[in-house]
Amino acid sequence: MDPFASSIRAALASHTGLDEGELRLESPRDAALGDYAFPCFPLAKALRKAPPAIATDLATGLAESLSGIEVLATGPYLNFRVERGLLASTVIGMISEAQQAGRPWGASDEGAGRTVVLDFSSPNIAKPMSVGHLRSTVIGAAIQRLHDALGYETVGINHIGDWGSQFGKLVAAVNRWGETVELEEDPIISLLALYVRYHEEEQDDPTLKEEGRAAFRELESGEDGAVRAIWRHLTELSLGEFDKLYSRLGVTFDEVRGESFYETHLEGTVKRVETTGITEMSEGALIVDLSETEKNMPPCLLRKTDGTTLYATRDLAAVFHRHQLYNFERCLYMVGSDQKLHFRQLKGVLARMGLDWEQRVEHIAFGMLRLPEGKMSTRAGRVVFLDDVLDRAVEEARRIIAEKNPSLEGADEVAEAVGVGAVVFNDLKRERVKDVEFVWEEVLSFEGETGPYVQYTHARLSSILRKGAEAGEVPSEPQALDGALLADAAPLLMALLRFPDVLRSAAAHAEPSEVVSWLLAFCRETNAWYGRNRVLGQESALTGARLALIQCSKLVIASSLQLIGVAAPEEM
RNA sequence: GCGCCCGUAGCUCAGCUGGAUAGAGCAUCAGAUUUCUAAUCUGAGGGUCCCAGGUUCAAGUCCUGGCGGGCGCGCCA
Repeated sequence: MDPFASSIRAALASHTGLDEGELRLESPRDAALGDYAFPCFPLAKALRKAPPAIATDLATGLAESLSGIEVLATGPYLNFRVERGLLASTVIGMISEAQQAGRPWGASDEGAGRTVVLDFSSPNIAKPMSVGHLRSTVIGAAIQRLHDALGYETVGINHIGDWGSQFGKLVAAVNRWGETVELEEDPIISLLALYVRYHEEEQDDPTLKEEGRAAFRELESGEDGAVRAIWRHLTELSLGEFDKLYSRLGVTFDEVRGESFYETHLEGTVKRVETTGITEMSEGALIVDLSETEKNMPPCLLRKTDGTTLYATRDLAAVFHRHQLYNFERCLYMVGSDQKLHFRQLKGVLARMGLDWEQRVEHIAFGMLRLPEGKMSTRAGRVVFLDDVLDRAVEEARRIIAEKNPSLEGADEVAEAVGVGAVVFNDLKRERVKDVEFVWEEVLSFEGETGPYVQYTHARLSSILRKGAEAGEVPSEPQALDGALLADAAPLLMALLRFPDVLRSAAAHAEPSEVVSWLLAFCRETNAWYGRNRVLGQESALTGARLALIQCSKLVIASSLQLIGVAAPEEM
């Protein structure tokens, strides 16, 4: 992918006798030193020479086998500097070529023939989506797109929480007070109100409690009667509401399959585990002991004392089903880190069953979202609804547009793109594992390391290209490009060159923030560069060369934004 | 009590498989617009990389032990 790194590696390998695989090529601390660096310390022992001497000795030999790449010994390091014209024409050439092939820069088919299953978002029916659900949704969608770009077959699954005793309660509440709320108008809020009311009145009303239990019994029995009809209706109402959010976020799923789907698989699942002989009865429950798998790991419960199954049983059923259906290379669960134990237990059971594909099941955990006033809690009223966050962000975007660019056409659409983009970007920008505190001020900030900053950079580049086209100034064709004219853009070109590795690494680590970090650094460089260099109206070869760079940069920014699920407006 | 995760500038965070003088954004201060969108850019100040040992030619990065915070720990999901 990076022809310069490849030839440097090859040259180093032949001159040192080291394996190309064990050669560590890095970037110099200071870009002025060169584009690639090779520390000579590891060779010192074998060669019985001081690293600076090794560097000096190697430099001359390497210089002969490398064309277009300057070799400099700087202390114990060998630094390599690609000839500026060559760098520019190579990078711009490769990106243009990818573009013409209709393939974004960094995309490949290396995952062809392999399937990645992703379980993400997975909200609970009848509950509003809070900002807390945003993380799983946007992280999962981004990781899916990263794998798509690498040619994997991907299956995004929304594993809806539509089962459990709370649905019996909900049905009972609907039966009692369903008439009193605007179920069809605003389903989720109404359902939440019913749920809260049920809990308030439950204590003093044993009949109500019994109605709830009875309803869930009927649900579980599989009887297709009145209760099931209500449950199905509630599910549809909720899914309809969720879809509005998903479409705002640009998220789609290949499968929407509730937990209820696995009801009929549960018996078989328990049997399958039992036949491997790893189950035992403990305190009346059916468990799998995992204390040998990992020290102090609590057992996994498959069946309660009363014979009913649990979350873990349903997740086992689901993973068996997915494995059978897709024979996945990876099966990723985008679920908060508070459920780490659950997934370790799940994998523990698979391991004890002797299933070697256990290692392909990964819990892609992410940090918890907290409010400044404490942990989020629907009951305590400490929640921030996702809809409200998006609305406020869009409103803020609209306000800024009115202030800075009042004549903008399609301002409403742009405001939606910028507001929603800011929220999504903000959620993806830090490492997954980090806990985040929800602070309105940060979410509504559009300056600095934010989504709108990247979108703005993209819009500026678009604007230059557009104005150039109006004046008849167009990017130079790669073959005709005088790369030497872009000598001062070397940091940008190197960043572009590195992007495919960033994409690959982000997918492998299931870490969208790697793409975000790259984007922020690249936009910073880009903004600084065009601030120093005027593009339009220069001598035609210079304008052409600069436009070619701008064109590539714009394309890569746009496709990176697409990967993380953020829109890239042409103007803002 | 036990297990897992996190700890880098006042705040929020980067820091690639250990490598050269630890970098950004926000906030603060000082600047930049007759010309491609100032949601931008330039500059300044700001560091015991939680602490203590250890491994290594080399540790923010790896190991051990502490401290601080988060999460979890059998019949919820």
